[in-house]
Amino acid sequence: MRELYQPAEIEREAQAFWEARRSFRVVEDPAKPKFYCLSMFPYPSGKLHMGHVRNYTIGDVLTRYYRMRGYNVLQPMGWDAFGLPAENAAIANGVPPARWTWDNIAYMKAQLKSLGFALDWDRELATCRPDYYRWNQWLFTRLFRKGLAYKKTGIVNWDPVDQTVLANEQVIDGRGWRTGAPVEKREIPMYFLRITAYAEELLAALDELPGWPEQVKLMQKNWIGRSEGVRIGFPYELEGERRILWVFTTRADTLMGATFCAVAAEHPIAAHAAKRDPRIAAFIEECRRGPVAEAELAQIEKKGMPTGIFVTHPISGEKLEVWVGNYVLATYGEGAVMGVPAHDERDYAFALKYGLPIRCVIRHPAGDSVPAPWRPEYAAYGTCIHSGRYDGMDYRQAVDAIAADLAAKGLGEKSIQWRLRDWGISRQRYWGCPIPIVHCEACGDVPVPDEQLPVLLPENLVPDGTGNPLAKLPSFYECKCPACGRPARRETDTMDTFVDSSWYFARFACPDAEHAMVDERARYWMPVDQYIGGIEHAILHLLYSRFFQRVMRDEGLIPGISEPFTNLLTQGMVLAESYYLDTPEGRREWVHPSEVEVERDAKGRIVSARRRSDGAALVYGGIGTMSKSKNNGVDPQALIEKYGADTARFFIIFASPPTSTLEWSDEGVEGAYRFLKRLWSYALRYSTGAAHKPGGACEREVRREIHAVLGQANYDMQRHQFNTVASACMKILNALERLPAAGGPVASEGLSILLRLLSPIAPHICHHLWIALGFGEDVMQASWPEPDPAALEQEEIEYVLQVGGKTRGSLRAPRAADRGALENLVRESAPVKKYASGRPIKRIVIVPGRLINVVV
RNA sequence: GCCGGAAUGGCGGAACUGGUAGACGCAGCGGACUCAAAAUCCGCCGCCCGCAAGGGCAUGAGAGUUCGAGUCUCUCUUCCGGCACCA
Repeated sequence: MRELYQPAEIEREAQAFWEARRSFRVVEDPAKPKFYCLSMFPYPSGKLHMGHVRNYTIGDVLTRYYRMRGYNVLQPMGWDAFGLPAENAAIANGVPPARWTWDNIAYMKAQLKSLGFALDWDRELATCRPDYYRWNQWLFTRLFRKGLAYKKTGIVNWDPVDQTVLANEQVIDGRGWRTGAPVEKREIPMYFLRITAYAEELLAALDELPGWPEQVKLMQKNWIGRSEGVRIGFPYELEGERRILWVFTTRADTLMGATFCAVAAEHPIAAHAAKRDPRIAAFIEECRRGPVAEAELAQIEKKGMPTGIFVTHPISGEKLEVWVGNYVLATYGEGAVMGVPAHDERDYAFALKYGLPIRCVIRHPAGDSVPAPWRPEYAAYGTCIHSGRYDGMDYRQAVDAIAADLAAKGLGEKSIQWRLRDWGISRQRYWGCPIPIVHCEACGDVPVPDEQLPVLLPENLVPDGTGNPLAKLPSFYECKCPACGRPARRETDTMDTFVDSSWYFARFACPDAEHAMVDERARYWMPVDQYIGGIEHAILHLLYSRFFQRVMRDEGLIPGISEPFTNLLTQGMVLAESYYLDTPEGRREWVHPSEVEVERDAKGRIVSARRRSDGAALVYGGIGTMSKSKNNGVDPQALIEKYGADTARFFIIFASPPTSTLEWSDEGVEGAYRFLKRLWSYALRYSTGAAHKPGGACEREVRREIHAVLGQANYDMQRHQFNTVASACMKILNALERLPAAGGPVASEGLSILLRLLSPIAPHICHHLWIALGFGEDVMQASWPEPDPAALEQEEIEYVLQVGGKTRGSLRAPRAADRGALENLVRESAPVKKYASGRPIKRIVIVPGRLINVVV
């Protein structure tokens, strides 16, 4: 063994060992239980960021742990390679997205390899390769024929200067990010996947996912958003014709309090009104300039305009005016609502603003009237009042009665409404999977037949920010109709990249399958046993994947498997501190934390921060996600080069539990490095029998402690609290260092436990020491350590002694002491005599093996 | 705005089913080694009062349940994630 811990060298050796043995390649093996461990694949943005390193380290800890437990473990890696950043880079640098993407993949792959992850690289895939995306196209044509994919119009952001569709991200304060022009909404034809056909199943199956975090299931449940209510028709006449305005409400019991109706700007009634009244046309135009994103829509000022069109209340026969409201969602329900100001907060504000009548029809906890300002009680369930024949009914009775009365008139019925909308997958972009449709004047939309798949994406184009280059390339869009053979036009939209990532997990089982999307190997590996990724994917990606798994199931590709991910771990984000100084021009100049010298007071509190180079005083910018704009990113590459992969991995695991945010700390990294160096020098002393610093503890005590720590660590491993497993490794080393000598059976056993426990977290150093100390030839082949119950036995137990709930000392008692014996010991103990001091003892609470509380 | 989380020393965090709050580490302070520095090693380290012995306070704020609450219930505050075209 070398004197010094030299991570670069031992990591290179360990990785060469694994490479030579092909240690991480797996094949189906019916003899072993399988474990499919998957981390969300990265977008090849350039280089790895700390979030990636954290994600893949967590996955690798689990992978190596399950391997040592005897499972046949698959851990693959691939690339979510289509997407917007490649087009942005192309616009900026004039390089085709394909070239940029492949360069990034090569660089990031080398980085992943340097971190020593136990990945089966034989299964690598990239979604931008035709042999992958052809199956997007194949599945799309199946869904299209089944009616699960269909065409309708959708709303997009339109930049009128660049004549291009913008992503929500590219709209900043209502303006195009490149042109600064006010963004407009535009309705264009798009393809949708009918995810709502699976809404009921996607909701119900959440209850059968015990391995998912409750919070994620709850978010999905609310997102799918099943509402039971009543669909109500308000008749009206337009151009001499009787029509019906349909609305959906969960509060049909308040129908008698409806004093107006409101429709979205996109609703047909609004269009009719606009024809007669230029002010309404102007208002609709104003709404059209408003935001597309729901988050912004929900925060704009609620505005409306009367249309002059009146509908008839289906029960009272009263005339109610229809308003156009900028707050009515065109995409939910019928795109129209009834306005009940007395019992709905938004309607209340709207009625106050425009002087509409407010009619209280529910007796709520605060009374029989609804004086301003609004109070939450007004929306509470209660008894109907001022509601004619419904007076005195409660919520359920009123809804039943009103639904029945409406049904009798043909003006309503109970109905279920979903918040979930069908998934619009058309993107007017170049760097994505072409949608396999041909538009023929005679035959309509014709799906591309299997034998003509894949529709290849030309890879040499450079977008310029003004629309989709595919739409400017006749050699791409000019084609023949597959049905009639006449000249036709190929669809130039590409698919949402979420399509690519909705089934990649299944393709990893059989990445080389040439004649099918997935083959029988998927039945061995699926479902994924453990999926790991960021909480930011809690809804969209995970819901789309659950949808696709069901679609693949129903296509007969993976029969009987409905859920793609049995267990889900949502990892927290990686944060870092930031510092800036105000420049004379009034800008903020962000200084990288590594350039900052922090001054502290005697207690270690931060007093001030200065730039190391020139001593300039800096302002603390708070802690937040690592970003270019705040200049606070930590480059994984620099970290690996300075300390090695094991230190990086150990720090990331140690600093925080996987599901919490992780705050980056350079000093913490030093601490992790220090631990590995300490382990190295202990192993060196052990192997050479060198003089050891005198320790105070007896061997039996040290052994007991090591096995107790191991028992807890194994529990923590199971519940994925890896930070305390890392702590346990430190505790074991601390215990070993207290031994009187570096050799001996306790040291030997302790080291063998420590190296196995640490090996999933810091695999290289453990690999090296396992061999160097003669424990075996490959620590990954060793069995997982279990505590020896005999080591844990104790003659006496130390009880915590409380008097009146306050800790007042402790009490040693024989392990076998029964309740009576303990009570007698307690009554005679010094703390009880002192603190109970004559007061009668009411009760003695005994928690076996832990604590005794004397109640006085 | 709506949905979902989180809050514990100077800092990251620990405390598994309610049972000694602060494990482990970082920073800080004191010391050893050194010509010196780095590295390493030893000791101290929640806050307040006290020379000490000891006592009191303390898990974002406020209430409640309990012999006992960081943990359970309610209200509030602040911060974070998502909101359908970033991935």
